[in-house]
Amino acid sequence: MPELPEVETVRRGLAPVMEGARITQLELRRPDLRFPLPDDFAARVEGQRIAGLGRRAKYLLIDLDDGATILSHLGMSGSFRIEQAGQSDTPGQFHHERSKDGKHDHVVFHLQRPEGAVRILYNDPRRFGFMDLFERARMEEHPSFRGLGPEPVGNALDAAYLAARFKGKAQPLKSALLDQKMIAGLGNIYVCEALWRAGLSPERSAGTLVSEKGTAKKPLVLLVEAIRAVIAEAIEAGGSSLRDHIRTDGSLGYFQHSFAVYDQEGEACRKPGCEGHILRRVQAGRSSFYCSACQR
DNA sequence: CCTTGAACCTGGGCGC
DNA sequence: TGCGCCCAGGTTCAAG
Repeated sequence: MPELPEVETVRRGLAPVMEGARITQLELRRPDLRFPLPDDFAARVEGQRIAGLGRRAKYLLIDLDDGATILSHLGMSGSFRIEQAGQSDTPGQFHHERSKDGKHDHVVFHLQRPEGAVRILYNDPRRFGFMDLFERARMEEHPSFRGLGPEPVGNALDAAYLAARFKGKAQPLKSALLDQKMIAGLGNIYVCEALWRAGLSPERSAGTLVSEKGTAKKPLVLLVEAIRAVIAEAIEAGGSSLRDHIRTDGSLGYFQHSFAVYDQEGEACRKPGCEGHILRRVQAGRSSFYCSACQR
């Protein structure tokens, strides 16, 4: 499910509720997510105050007062939702009884805020997501972050950086951009969209965008622009809601209405003046959507 | 080094 | 209504 814009949308949804709240209980209903949760997870978290919420690439980071951080990766189908204690019920009681919770609500954060109790439920049907706990000061040592590339929005990503990484590479652009060590946070949707915007075929080899001298050719400059723009626009739109991604309040993102190519097989290419149609081709086990007429 | 394919897991959609 | 197949936003690991 979630690429960087969806995770950022989740972070923004959770932050107003979680920041400053105290974790009164951590309910681990199903500790066998993609990786087992730490044995002492609940013990180390309960009683702590949440200092703030962050994000790195596709990882949500929940900073606790004692210097530890909870890491959460949503895999393909993970989502969080917020439940305030029901106003119409007895104060402090939740409108939804536990029996009405979904069978894929695997982890529940019970929070105490000045206004009352709140529950944050982590739902993940496929269980490709996972959580972990680490010392914030040693974040770079965590396996999830070691070797991770720069964020696509921000100053770290520019054409010179990608030129250095792409030089001499025969690897297709599609898989190069999906590589989290190259750029962190892109996934199948936004790679397809960025390549369409830049007019580049997903099958073109990355090295062809770099000159002999190792400088970025024009298409690479356009590609960097396209990546930054598509990610920024998607964040602005609250991410893309296809199957699973919902915002923390249950509402949908709407960037999927802006897809030019992703999941648009057979549609006419939306580039002005282009006569092509959108194709789907499996590349490295993933669907690439692109227009063979204007993406070269 | 490289690339591809399978694996992890559940559910939705479609054709029959 | 049901079955079987294909597909899915991610990541890792084995095999060629």
